[in-house]
Amino acid sequence: MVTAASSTFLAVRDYDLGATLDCGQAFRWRRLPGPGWAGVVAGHWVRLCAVPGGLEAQVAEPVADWGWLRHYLQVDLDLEAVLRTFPADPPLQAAVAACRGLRLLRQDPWECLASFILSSTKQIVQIRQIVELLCARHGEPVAVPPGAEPAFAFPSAARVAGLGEGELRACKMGFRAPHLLGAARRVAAGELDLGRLPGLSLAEARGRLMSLRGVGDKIADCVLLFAGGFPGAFPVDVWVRRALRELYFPRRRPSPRRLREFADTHFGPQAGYAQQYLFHYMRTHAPAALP
DNA sequence: GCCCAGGTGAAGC
DNA sequence: GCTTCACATGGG
Repeated sequence: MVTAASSTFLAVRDYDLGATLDCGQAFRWRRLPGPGWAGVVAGHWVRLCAVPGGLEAQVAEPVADWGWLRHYLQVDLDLEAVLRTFPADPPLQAAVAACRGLRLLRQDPWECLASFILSSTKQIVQIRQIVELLCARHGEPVAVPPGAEPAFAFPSAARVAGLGEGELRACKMGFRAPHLLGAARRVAAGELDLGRLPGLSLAEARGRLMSLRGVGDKIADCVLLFAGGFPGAFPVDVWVRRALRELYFPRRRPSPRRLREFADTHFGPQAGYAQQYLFHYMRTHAPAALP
């Protein structure tokens, strides 16, 4: 007999909660005035706090099974084993040293796809604003504890598919509105089954996502890395491009193709993890401090 | 005002 | 193949 509870302790080593929730892979976590973070995972309002030896999690309504949260947070992943697969080059080792405990989450594929469709040429703060607006206006309310701010689930593909482009543009997403609408329709109609992506090869899965208008290789790789369980997916955005150029190709002008080839061959089987360390390192450390 | 932002797709060499 | 540009919108 399993007892339902509204809080639990997740034992885990090497988990930098702040870096993980705030490194630009997910957009719905908010730092609370007190300790911890609040967000919505799988339809549950969740509060997370870093505590000695692990994480403390709280939900609004008791649950008997915490598997969904363990999976999302990837607390059972052996981070040391991942880091051991990295090449021993100085730039990457510097990034790892600076960002120890940074983890990749395992997000819901639709939320991840939709969020990154909305991310193109937007700063992370603005992506958060757009996503929050979309959720507040079109997501289902979820239960929150007394005193907490209202919270909403991420609107389903079917829900978004039923909206008009004007309603989406009203969420400040600009030219991305038709891209999101098109993706929602394809997913809601079952033409693109995001749940089946993990069964495909990386190239096949990438191709399926890139058949959506507004989804190129960068956004496709974000979805595959952050939600699809493809550790070899390697999103190349402005920050990572800058990192690769400055750290690995100083005073040269590698073509996009050359950069892509380097990204896909240099970093090993967990290249996507390496990418996130480089990304976070570039964003949180002044360029002058780079090795 | 100007430049840039976790890009993409089309058009031009 | 590579470079340039439009596409909305807001922050610095």
